[in-house]
Amino acid sequence: MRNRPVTIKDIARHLGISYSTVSRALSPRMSHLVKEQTRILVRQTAIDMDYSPNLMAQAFVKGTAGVLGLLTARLEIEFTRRLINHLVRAAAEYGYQVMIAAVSDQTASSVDDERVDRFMQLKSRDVDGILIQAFGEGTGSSRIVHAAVGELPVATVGYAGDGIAGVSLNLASGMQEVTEHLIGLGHERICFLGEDWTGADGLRSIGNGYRDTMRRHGLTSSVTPVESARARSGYNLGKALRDRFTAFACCCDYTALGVCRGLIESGVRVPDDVAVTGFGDFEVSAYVSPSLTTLTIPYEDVAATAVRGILRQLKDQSDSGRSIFKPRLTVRESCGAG
Amino acid sequence: MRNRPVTIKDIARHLGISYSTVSRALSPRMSHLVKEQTRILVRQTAIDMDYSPNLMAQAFVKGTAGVLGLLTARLEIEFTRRLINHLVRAAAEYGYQVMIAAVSDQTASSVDDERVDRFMQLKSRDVDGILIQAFGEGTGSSRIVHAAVGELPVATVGYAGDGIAGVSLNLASGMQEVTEHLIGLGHERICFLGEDWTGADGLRSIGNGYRDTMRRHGLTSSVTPVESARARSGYNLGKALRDRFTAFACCCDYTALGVCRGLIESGVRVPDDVAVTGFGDFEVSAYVSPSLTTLTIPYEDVAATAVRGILRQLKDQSDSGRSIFKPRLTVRESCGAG
DNA sequence: GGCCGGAATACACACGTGTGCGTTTGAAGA
DNA sequence: TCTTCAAACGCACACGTGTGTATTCCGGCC
Repeated sequence: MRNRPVTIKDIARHLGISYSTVSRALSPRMSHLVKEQTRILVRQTAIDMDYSPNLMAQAFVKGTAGVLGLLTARLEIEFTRRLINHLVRAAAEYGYQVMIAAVSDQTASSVDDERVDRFMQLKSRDVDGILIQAFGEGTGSSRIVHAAVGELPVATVGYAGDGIAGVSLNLASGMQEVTEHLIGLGHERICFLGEDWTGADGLRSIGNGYRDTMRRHGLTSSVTPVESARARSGYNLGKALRDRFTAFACCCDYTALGVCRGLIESGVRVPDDVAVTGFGDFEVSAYVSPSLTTLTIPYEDVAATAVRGILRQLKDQSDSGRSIFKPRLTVRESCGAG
Repeated sequence: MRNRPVTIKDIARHLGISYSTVSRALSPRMSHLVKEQTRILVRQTAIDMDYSPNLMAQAFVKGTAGVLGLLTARLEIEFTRRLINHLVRAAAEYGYQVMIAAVSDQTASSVDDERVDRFMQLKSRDVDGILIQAFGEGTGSSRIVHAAVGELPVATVGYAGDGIAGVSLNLASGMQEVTEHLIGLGHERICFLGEDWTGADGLRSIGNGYRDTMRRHGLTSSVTPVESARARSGYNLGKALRDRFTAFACCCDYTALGVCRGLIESGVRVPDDVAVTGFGDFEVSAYVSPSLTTLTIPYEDVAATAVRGILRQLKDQSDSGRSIFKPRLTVRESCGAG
């Protein structure tokens, strides 16, 4: 039923030449060793015979597959999905495909083990490099990252590593900007709602970006952790905390929208009574009512930089260092200043 | 720098036995041919020597890779991303990884060619099967689907094929339900806002689900195409069409949210003056204000069914047929009935 | 002790491609 | 004509694994 695909041997037999000549004629790097006339003949015959190279065999013999692995735990949060979009496109530009390995979205050390397993899966598949998307060290990313370094080109996105190549977001500086903005609007009882994602490369953590700013203005901090950066978490917390704060700075746009909803259902007006800010600038954030004040992330640059980092490591073994991107404050209605 | 990985030959040499014995000892299917004592010894040694099988070589010799390809054009719309999440998880349950091949999100025939290219890329990589996510025939999905059938197990998600295996959403019945609901609330000037995605397996198209229902109630239809199912499209159209309709039935939640925003900025109240409904039930749709009346899609079932469809084809060559899922109407505030 | 049989293992080849190295070819120069 | 040299090509091996077939081993039986 599934007929055998044509190989270079078929072409060689058909032309009465050796298959190594065919191989060279078709290979860009080796084709100069073949007479131009033969090269043209071989290539034309390849087309005529509907030959397509067995990339699996090429990958096998070359030890490289043209595939980047993406290791992620947070497949259901918008940030990750958005990143995937741009990672796939960035990789495609350089002729690479992206293979996704997802670990379940649980905390604690079970994830750590699972992550290592998946990493092994990717590694033994001769993935050329691995993109690791991870925020908190708490989720156990550090072990896997350190296991990977030295074995494979690795680029992390968001992870705070000791000199590990990748892309970091300066979360603290973003959160500082948000906090300053809220304080500038006269708020004093400001709640930070989110996980305290670690900073990168000695950068302060997102929570410290908030805490330091509060302290500098002589205000008391209040950090409320969320179990997961989803709308539902925000919704519940918005209801529960409605009277205690005049502003909520959230770690995720969806959480922020949930908070808004929770507040509104409790009879609190946003932004008239309480201000809310998010993080990520997702597609809908500009179109909801009130539109969301948030931190905009340069997703496309982040993704492209991470991919290029891996490719550079592949090419000249050089460490590509860390690039740091700064989220940009986008002021809209939900903070009361729009 | 990157030290050579351990192979079964290393194990064989280390134990002084032939590597075929090692191969069999480690293979679940062949291990009964090897003495239990040897098997245990080999396996323990494999662990001790930190052996991990070269999946690429296995894939090469077996002609199967444990990888499913996902071909999609709409990487930036929420529906696709959500599907990816569940497809990856469903595939992982059966030990498969998912490789993404994205084609750019343009219409017309250039996409068609690109799609074929990407398909070839996946095919020559010995992907075991291909998931094709596509809605409209207009985007040129049909050519690629037909090129694929017979060569590889294929499951389409959303595509209307002639007996091609896969998963369909009964878009028309969903849209009919929405339209009936709006008519039941007293609306007569209802606008359908979206692409007219084709129905599956002789099912009516989503547009016809709307048109037929309108006709049955003696109302005149009005279909306004959107260039892309994004919030921005809805926003512009909401502003432009604010006076002409009392209800907008949209093809996508984000489009619907954009419409709401456009209307509100024009001084139109939702749902008091105008009703709006969406499609997809995305994460935020329950938490925005007004919360969105929409059609809920069983993403998880859809993904799992598509994956199982491919695996069944792989196993016994049998066509797995089409499964049809029906979106479920979720009534919230934006239609005025919440 | 020789024979038989089955279990356990070794040998050898295959998969499709890349590539080092030796061989052929052809032409130019002495 | 012979040498030289480079270009062009073929041979053979390698990559790591699976698997059909041959071989060895070992115990039991006549």
